[in-house]
Amino acid sequence: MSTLGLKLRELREQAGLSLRKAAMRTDIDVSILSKMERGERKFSKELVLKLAELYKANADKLVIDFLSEKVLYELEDEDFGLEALKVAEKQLKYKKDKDKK
Amino acid sequence: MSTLGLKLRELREQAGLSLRKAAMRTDIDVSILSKMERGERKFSKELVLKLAELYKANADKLVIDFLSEKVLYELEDEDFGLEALKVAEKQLKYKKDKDKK
DNA sequence: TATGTGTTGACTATTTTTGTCAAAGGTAAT
DNA sequence: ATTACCTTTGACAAAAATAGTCAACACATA
Repeated sequence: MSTLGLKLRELREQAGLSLRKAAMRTDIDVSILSKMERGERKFSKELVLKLAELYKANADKLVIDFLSEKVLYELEDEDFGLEALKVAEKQLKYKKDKDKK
Repeated sequence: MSTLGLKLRELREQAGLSLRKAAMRTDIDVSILSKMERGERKFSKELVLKLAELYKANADKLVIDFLSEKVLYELEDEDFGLEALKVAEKQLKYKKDKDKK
């Protein structure tokens, strides 16, 4: 289910770190990290950033995944999720344009 | 700021209902409806549906606006909001496709 | 003055999220 | 079989976010 969790688990393994060690290094309880990697709990943005640094991975991409997952969570079981995303996108683009001035 | 709030306020006025009456008919406190219309508090989906019915308005469109606003709220101040939306969209499309089978 | 309008803020209750902890079960090595 | 790791689980408490209640205010108008 959780793409972000899977990715972060793979990155951790590639970095040769155990759950315990990764948890310690990022000041978080092991059990929580375990749950997060398996999608049982949501990541926080701060933790994603910490882990990205620890694993020397691309933080931006991970944050994008994090946000995307957050958004999808809000839309689960919604009939008009896709339409809502499109409206949101339009508004965000408009806002970005306006802010540029 | 709040498009949904503005829309619902306009719809209420077009329906010739006062805040108090609309609130009573939807079983909600007046103060909350007032705040919601002005974007000071978030709408709930249930309330949006109730109001749509009361105002005889297109519920689907209002729900889409509601969801879109919810999503944008999550992404405010995020540098990669737009990118996140695109990723979310892609995944949602994929999921929808898969569920079809 | 009396009635109807919308707004505000203080407060409580409830729900959700987050964090802590102890223990279980697995594997591997010695 | 005990030691030393690993990950997972669940129970619980703390904290934060959300939702709901209520009384009063300011304004307009009949």
